[in-house]
Amino acid sequence: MTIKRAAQADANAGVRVWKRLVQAGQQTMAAVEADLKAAGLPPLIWYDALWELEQAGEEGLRPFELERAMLLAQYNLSRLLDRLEAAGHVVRCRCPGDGRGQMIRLTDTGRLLRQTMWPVYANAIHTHITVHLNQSEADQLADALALLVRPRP
Amino acid sequence: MTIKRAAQADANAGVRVWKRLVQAGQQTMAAVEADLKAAGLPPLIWYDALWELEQAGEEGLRPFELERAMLLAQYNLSRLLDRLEAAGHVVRCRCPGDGRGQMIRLTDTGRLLRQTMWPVYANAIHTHITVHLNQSEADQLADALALLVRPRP
DNA sequence: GTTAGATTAATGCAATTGCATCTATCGGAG
DNA sequence: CTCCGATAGATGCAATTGCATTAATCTAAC
Repeated sequence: MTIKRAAQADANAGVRVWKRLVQAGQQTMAAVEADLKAAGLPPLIWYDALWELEQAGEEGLRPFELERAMLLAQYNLSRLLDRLEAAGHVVRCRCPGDGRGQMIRLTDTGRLLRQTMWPVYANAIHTHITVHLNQSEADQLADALALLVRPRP
Repeated sequence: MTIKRAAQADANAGVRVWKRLVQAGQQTMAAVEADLKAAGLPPLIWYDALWELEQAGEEGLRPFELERAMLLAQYNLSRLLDRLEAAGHVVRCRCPGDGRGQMIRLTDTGRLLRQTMWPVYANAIHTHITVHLNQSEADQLADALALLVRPRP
């Protein structure tokens, strides 16, 4: 009985974490997206892609690499790249050594867009996350969330 | 300078929290949805709606109440109700006392669906959340996440 | 070097979401 | 009572996402 009660308490704690994780995640995500939109900027996912590409440097990245870095479905990334390319932020280049693939490279416009987005993005994170936590709360929360993040395979 | 460094450390901590919050949120959400789908069940949002309606009891709920409870856009809820109604899990009734509105009520089928979904849902929460945390980690995480959840207006 | 199977990326089509607008009703000011 | 702004909910249309499949190329076994 003691064991059963303990398991029950544990399950309840898990459910509480789940509910708040979902709620906090949705709310903050929505708030950050709203701030970007209010500033006339494209959605977060554009930023993520531009950021990964900027990190990758001159040669760019293969789509499947971006796909993994961004935890995005293949078809989904393919279409995100369509949009980024149409907007001139990215170019698809032939991939030397693999005729199936391509290299995705950031353009100057793309680099500029990322730089333009960052202050707004940073400010949004500040408003919707940072202000609500002191240093030790933030550290604890980050550590605790890390327990839930699946290790990369 | 000390002040500036402290603010910087704080900002970094906020960004770390943000990144992990998004990642943990997305990963666990996707995993839970995948478990439901693998069991041949409808998505989480259906569960949420059915649950709120079950809590509400016989009279049901006004759409705008559900909207607030679920943090869902109006048009979005309207269409979710279309689908739930089409599937027979919900009925839209005339609203006594307000000719603009309606009462949404759960049907027996709807109640049954929620009951069917719960074990799968609970198991998913267990697999993707509970197992990764001990009791005190779970409590701390839940408390820390609560700091980010906006108080209801 | 041929061929079977795996990997990379795109795409047609359906479902969902977002946006703007619309209709109907309500509630209070005059 | 009548009018006006506010509230409840639906809906047309565009953008995005999900699913299944496809085409092209690569790799390794024969």
